[in-house]
Amino acid sequence: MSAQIPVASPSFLKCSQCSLGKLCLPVGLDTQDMHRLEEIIESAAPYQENEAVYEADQPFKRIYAVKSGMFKTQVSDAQGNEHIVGFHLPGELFGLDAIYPQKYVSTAVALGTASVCAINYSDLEDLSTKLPSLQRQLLSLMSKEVHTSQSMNIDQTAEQKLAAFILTLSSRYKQRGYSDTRFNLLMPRRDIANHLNMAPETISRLFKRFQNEGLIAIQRNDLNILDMDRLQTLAGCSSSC
Amino acid sequence: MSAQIPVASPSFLKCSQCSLGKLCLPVGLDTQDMHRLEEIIESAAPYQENEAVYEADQPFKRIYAVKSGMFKTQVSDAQGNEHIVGFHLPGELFGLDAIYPQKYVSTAVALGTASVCAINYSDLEDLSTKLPSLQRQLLSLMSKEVHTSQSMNIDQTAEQKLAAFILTLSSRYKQRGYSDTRFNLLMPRRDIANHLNMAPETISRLFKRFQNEGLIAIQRNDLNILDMDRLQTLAGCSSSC
DNA sequence: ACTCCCCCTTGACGCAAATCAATGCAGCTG
DNA sequence: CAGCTGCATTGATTTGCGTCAAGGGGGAGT
Repeated sequence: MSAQIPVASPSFLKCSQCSLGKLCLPVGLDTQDMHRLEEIIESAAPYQENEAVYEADQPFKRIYAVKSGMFKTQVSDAQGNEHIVGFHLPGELFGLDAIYPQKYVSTAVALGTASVCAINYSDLEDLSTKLPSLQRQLLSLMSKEVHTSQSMNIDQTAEQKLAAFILTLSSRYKQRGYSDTRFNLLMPRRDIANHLNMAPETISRLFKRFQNEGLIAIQRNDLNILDMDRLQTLAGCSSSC
Repeated sequence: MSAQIPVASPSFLKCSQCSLGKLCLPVGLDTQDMHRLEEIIESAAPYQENEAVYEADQPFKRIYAVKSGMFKTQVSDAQGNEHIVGFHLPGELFGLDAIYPQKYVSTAVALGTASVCAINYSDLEDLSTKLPSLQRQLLSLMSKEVHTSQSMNIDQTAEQKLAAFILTLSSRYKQRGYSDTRFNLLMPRRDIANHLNMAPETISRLFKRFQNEGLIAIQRNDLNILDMDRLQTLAGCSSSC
């Protein structure tokens, strides 16, 4: 009855047994190539809430794929303000922005218990020259990342931004086989606000308004989308259609 | 105004003779490998002001490197509003955001007379598996693009955004061997405003204020940076230090 | 040189959302 | 279970910047 939180592929699972393979790095690889990818993937113990995978300015060694739970990546500006760049669901990669500067530019933190596959980037580069499909998928995922960031930049009202945020989460949950109409917001309001460049008070007021207008039902972190169509209209469809 | 099919130009400048090689795709390639890259680069006649290189929704075939002049890329949202995603200087690539969706998501337009190297992406993928240095540089440039897009998302005042914009241009001109303290703004105020999600009036007022405070001198499009340090302080150094 | 047009500038005003401030509420801990 | 702590909500107020409106140039064409 309560909303589902995406849960694990257990940490011992290889790519070939992982349900996320159709979203993640192995897309397009045959069984044999997938085994070669598995060989360079490092398993890791799950992270606890607020535990960091890496921190800004540390030397870049690995990129990460979310195996279970959720992570956020945040940068801090010159005045020391933190900005949350993104939230990362199972099957999504993070750490890609560290390739160019060769050091992490963000800090990656677990929202609740969560786990990753860690991939040595140098090994991944080498393997990518041998497996064209892997290279293609890597470039494709980076391109997607560019596009995602760019679409965050378009000028929207607070209302549009929050509606689009909800819809983005919805569609990403759906891709992963979870309900696209009911899910838990794993991050606090403050983090949503920060990510969308808004005040937490505004988030609160908008959630209430959406609820009053029958678009959603929300209590605490349990979000229920009641009218997807109107929500999409409201969002200007910028993120999910 | 419609997309132009590149035509062979007699004055085609090869990568090995191009002064932009140290910024562009050939970074890290030896002479022999650079020649292999040259083989897949298509030459094109210069574009005229406001002429489009490609338009949104066209099928993705090529990525582009700016050879001379400047281009802007713009997307249009669900309400039909145009948003300028970026300005592209010589040695910079554009069209990378089309890799994932396999169609262009933006329209690329020349600001004044400008020219490109067009690179068939499928050929580039193939060549990248054979030339590890090329693969590395391609991934590195995509990573840089991710970072650039992300840093546009941090919450800043209009003042900070404009200061950061000026400094970004300054540092990119410097990298290319031009003055970092005096250069022409090749785009109209309206385009700067659009790119930064501001009203043109605000741009105008801020330029005036920066001038009154002795940070810059500007008349028409001729911009002179008088106090780089204070400008960086103002910008929160988010884009250039 | 005159005029048209486009862009830029300048000023007045209004609004969306930030900020400030206070209260409510849930989960811990002892 | 009482008290503490941190997050969320709600209301009052402020403000940065967008919008509206009205002038100024500068360049292109006649």
